[in-house]
Amino acid sequence: MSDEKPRRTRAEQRRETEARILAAARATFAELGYERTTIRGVASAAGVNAGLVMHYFGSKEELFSRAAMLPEEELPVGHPAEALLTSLRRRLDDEPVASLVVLRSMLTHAEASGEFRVAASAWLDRVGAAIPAADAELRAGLISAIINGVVLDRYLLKLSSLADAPADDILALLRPCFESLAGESG
Amino acid sequence: MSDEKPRRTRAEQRRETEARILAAARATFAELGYERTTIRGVASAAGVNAGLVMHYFGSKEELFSRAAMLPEEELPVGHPAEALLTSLRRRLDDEPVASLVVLRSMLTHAEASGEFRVAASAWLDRVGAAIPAADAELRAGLISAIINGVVLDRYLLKLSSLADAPADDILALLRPCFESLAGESG
DNA sequence: GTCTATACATCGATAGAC
DNA sequence: GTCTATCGATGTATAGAC
Repeated sequence: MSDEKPRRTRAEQRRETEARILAAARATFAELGYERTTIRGVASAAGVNAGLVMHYFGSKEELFSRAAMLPEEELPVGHPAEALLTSLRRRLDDEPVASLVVLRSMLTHAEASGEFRVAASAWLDRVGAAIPAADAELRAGLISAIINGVVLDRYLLKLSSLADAPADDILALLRPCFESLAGESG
Repeated sequence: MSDEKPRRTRAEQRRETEARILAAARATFAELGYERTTIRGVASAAGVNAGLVMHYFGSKEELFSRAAMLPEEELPVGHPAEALLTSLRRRLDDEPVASLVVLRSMLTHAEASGEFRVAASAWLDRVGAAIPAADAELRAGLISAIINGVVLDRYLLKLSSLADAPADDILALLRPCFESLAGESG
C-alpha cells in the first residue's frame, strides 16, 4: 500500500547501518582504546541510537571483535628483509588506523581475548620460517617488536620526529636493521 | 595519658601508609592500565580503605601522576650505541615494572597528561645530540621506538619468543641495529 | 589517621513501544 | 528497523563518625 518502489530492502538498510556503526567503532577503538570507548559514543558517532548498536552486536565485546577483525596479512615473498620492509611500509601508509585498533586494543583490553595473540603468533611463525638462522624465532620477535615500536611511537604516542618523518626515510634507516636481523648471517 | 613512647609520630605513620599505597598503585597501573585500575582496588591491595586513598591524593589522576613519576634517567656516556644498549639493558633487567607503568599508561590514558611526553622528548633530545648525523633526530626517534617496541612485546604483550629470551641474546642481536642508527656513518 | 556511609555520575544491557 | 525508558552494577568523590 505504501512502498512499492524498490528503494531498499530491510536487509539492505540494515547492512548499511551496520557498516556505519562498524566504521565508527573502528575509529573510536583506535583513538580511545577499549575501556574508554562507550557504546553510546559509537552510536552517536554513527548517527544512531545506543540501543540499536546493542541490538545488532549483542555486547561491547562482540562489537569490538567485529571492529578489530582484520584480513589476515600475507607476507610478501622474496628476501625476508625486503618482504618485512614492505610489510612495514603498508602498515605505515595504507592502514595506520587498522594497525592502531589492534595495537591499542591489545594494550587496553586483549589480555583476555587471545585472538590477536594467535594471529600475531602465526605471523611470527611465518617470519621465523623465512629466516635462515638458529635463533630465527628470536629474530622474528625482534623484527615484530621494531615494527610495533615504530607504529606505536608514530601514531599512538605521536612522539618525537617519527610522527612527522616521511615513511621513506624511516624505511631507509631501518633497512640495515632488518637486513641484520633477517639476513643470511647466522 | 596513653602513648608516651616514641613509637611513630603521626607524620611518620602517614608517610609509611602513603608509600604502601603508592607501591600498590604503581603495580596496579602497570598491570591494568589507567582505566581498569580502580581506587578501591589499589586501596585493597595496600590494605587500607578507599576513602583514605582519596584523602591522601585527592583524585585518581593525582594518584596516577605520583605513582608514574620516575627518576629521570641519565644517559650513560661513551659511544652512543653502547650507551643506548646499556640503557635498554637497564630497562630490561632492573626495572621492568617502572617501565611498564609509563609505557602502559601512555597508551591507556596519557594522551592528556603531557608529562611523559616532555620527559620522553628531553630524552630524545639528549640522544639526538649524541648522534653525529644530519638526521640525528629521526635516528634517535627510531632507537626510542625500538626500545619501546621491545619492552612492549616482552612485558606487555608477552608475545613471541621475546618474553622468554635472555636479555643478553636480545642485546647481542640488537647491537648492529643500534650501531647502524647511532653510528658514525652519515 | 583511618574508616563508614552515601551522593552523584556513567555505562552496559534489557524490554518494549513505535 | 529504530528509538525510549529503565534496571543494575560500578566507580569517583564527598562528608563526617570514630
